[in-house]
Amino acid sequence: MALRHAVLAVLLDGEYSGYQLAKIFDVSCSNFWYAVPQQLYAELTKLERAGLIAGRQVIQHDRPNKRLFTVTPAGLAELAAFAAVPSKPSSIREDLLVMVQAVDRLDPAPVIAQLEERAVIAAAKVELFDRMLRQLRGDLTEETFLRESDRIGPYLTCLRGRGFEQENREWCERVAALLRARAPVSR
Amino acid sequence: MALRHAVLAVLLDGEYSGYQLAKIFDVSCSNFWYAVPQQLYAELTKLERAGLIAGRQVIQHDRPNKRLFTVTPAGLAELAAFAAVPSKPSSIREDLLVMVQAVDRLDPAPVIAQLEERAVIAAAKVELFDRMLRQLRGDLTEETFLRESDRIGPYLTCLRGRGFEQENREWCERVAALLRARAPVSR
DNA sequence: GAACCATACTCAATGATATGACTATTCCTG
DNA sequence: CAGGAATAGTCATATCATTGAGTATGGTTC
Repeated sequence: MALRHAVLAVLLDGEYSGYQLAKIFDVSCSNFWYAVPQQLYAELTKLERAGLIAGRQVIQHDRPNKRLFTVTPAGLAELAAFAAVPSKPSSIREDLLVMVQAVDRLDPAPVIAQLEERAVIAAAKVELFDRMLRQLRGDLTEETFLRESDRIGPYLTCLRGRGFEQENREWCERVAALLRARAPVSR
Repeated sequence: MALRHAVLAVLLDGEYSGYQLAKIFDVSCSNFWYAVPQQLYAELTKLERAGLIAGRQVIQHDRPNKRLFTVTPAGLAELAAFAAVPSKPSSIREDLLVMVQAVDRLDPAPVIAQLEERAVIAAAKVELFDRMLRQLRGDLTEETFLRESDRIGPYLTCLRGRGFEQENREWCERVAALLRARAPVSR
């Protein structure tokens, strides 16, 4: 019952179709959750049946029709109930970390390659998050925005995503350099 | 096929029983994976059937007998193959972030409470990881240890876990303070 | 000596997530 | 006008993860 609340939380920002949600969950909002389209369509169906969101058909002539969804009062209540019960912390679950754990007993070359690649990906995500943050706060300073705006949730989760990726990048770079220095490999 | 490799990676450090593994995966090694005992016992059974680990019975008189497992050459090869194929990055998946995303439309009080509680938990984990790191490197400096030891994998993943929890803690504290300042609540 | 805790492990059921293969429509490009 | 990309969505399945309830033994504590 977790994707459920993530979908509700995103739909607070406006009406979206399953397809639009899929894009949000794929690229931008990986700052707090990730899901593939199939999961989202299935979840939207369930949420609508439960009365937590309401969909309306939009007829389009230049492309296939779509259904836009909004959170109902019952949906908001569900979110409030969700926020009221203490949540359990979730830890990191990353294949790359498993590889590093075992790296002393393996050929380090492919692990180093993956670390370096991951550092680049993380750096790109940091930049993406920076752009999103700038866009969200407009021409206000961060301090002013966070004090005065009435929609800071997405900004705050984006900050967390940025911190995570920054930390990730630094670690990947450090570990890659270290492993390279220990066992010099070609390429 | 991910817990599978996490188990193999941990078993590189020595012989463990399912029960010991359960403790490792529960407390300390949350730096790169987490699993409950039932998952581990099931995975150990599968790994043994696949010939990737070998178990041996240990008869005990002061407590129930146990089975200790070690990685076989086939298991090491499996790990090497795992490390050779590029892995996909995994993102954060955290209920607390979902709550923060929605916080503008909810009563902030329970969210603030959870953020503050989480900051304390994260701080405790940072300290735990610091103790683990000190224990792993003995009386060497970090630099020397990382240059010269022949078992740095656990240290490196522990560093990542520490970074994650430190970042987590700072973010929780900042967001909690911010939300408190915006909507002063009792308690 | 009853209750409880730590060790050591198992079974069953459900729910969540991931993967792959599909159907349609329209626009744009070559 | 053929092919591909973007939009919009569906179906089926397999694996993974979570939850809850059990079994059994021995040691410790009140």
